[in-house]
Amino acid sequence: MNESESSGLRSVSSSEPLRTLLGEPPRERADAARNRMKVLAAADRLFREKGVDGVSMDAVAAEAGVGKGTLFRRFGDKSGLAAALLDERERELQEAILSGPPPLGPGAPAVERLAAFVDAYVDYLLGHLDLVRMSETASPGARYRIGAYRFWRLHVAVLLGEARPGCDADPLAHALLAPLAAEHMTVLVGEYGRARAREAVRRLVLG
Amino acid sequence: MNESESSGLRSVSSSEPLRTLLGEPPRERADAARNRMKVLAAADRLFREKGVDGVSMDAVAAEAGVGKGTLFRRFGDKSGLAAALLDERERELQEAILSGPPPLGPGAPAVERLAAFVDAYVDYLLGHLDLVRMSETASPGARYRIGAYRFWRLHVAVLLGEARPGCDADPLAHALLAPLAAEHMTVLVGEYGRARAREAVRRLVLG
DNA sequence: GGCCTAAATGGACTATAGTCCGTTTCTGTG
DNA sequence: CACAGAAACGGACTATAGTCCATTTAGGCC
Repeated sequence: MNESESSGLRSVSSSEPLRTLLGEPPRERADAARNRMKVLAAADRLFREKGVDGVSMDAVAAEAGVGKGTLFRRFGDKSGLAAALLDERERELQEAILSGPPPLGPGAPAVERLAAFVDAYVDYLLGHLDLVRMSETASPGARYRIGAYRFWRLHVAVLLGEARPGCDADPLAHALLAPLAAEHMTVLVGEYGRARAREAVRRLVLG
Repeated sequence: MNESESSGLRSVSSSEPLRTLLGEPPRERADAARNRMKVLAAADRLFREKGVDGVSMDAVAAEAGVGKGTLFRRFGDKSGLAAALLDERERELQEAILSGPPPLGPGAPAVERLAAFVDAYVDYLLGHLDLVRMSETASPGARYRIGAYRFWRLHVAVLLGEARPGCDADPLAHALLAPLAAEHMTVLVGEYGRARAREAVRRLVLG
């Protein structure tokens, strides 16, 4: 929602570094990178210490020794900060899906891959429930703007197209992911425990 | 989240009106009722005029000519205000389900009633999308605390128990309602239009 | 009508997300 | 190295949800 994108081509000018002529985004400045790491470390520390809720953005900025403006410029909003903290774990799951062993990775029948995805995603989710909830609900509609969501959605849509030929896979994938929202799973797990919650979404997704 | 409930029995005392001996909640005071109506009218007016987002609670209080404290005491929070405004429309749907003609009302096979419910609910939802979204997302977890949600959930759970004997109906009902969340439907409708969105959730719910 | 208690009131107060903009710091270039 | 412009900085500022409590008011009872 922020982070000057500037992806359009620019006109050639002698005062531009070569990098920009190749369409690459401008390299992050050294102080910016330093501050990004300071913030991530501080946020991680505070969240562990006081729980994800109960830590304000001011507190993160203070702990990181950074101004509020910097914090928001870098991460956009609270969801953005959470998403950044989840980035690495998220990427592990994404890589397992793209190139790991079946049934999560390629090679198994679509229905089995779907089941494996739900299981793996629920594991990921339950492992970071508070953080994911923050990344999804800090601002309205945040869930659907996060890059990761697009990934899960595409993956599910592709598998659905394969598993149920002729279905309207894109909106259906959207709908299938709805019960996997952190806020929903939080309630489900709180009310019925992990096993029944997991089984319910599994059943639903697999039809 | 508020609204002094006091549902426990009290000891008999001569200074208590008869009503309370029967377990009824204390009657709403006249000034309170007047203010409640003033607030609802003001909120309705403002929401129509400026859209549901874009009206602050301060604005509602001011328009109603009422203090902020009064507003919050009466409705708890922003979701509560939205829920109160939806109350009547909601009740119509609930009555149609409980005692209207089939297939929405009793008398049709469970699967057909389920389909009719999804259709009717989507109609209701699309008719008040912004308000419902506000009632569900103004505070985290608000959706699952609203009385109406419990109604839909129970209804779906009962029908599921009938339609798929042996399934774990309660958590499954929860999961089935997830794609009907206002925020989710807002995205779905925005991206694919009403027809495809409706069909996607229909498919999902009906397995 | 007057009294008494519980309920209701309202607006000042707090907490927090997010914005704005004048100032500071990088970094590529000559 | 010094310069210039771009990028980043940080903290004061705004907007808004929600709380608190001293004061006011309703309405049952005599």
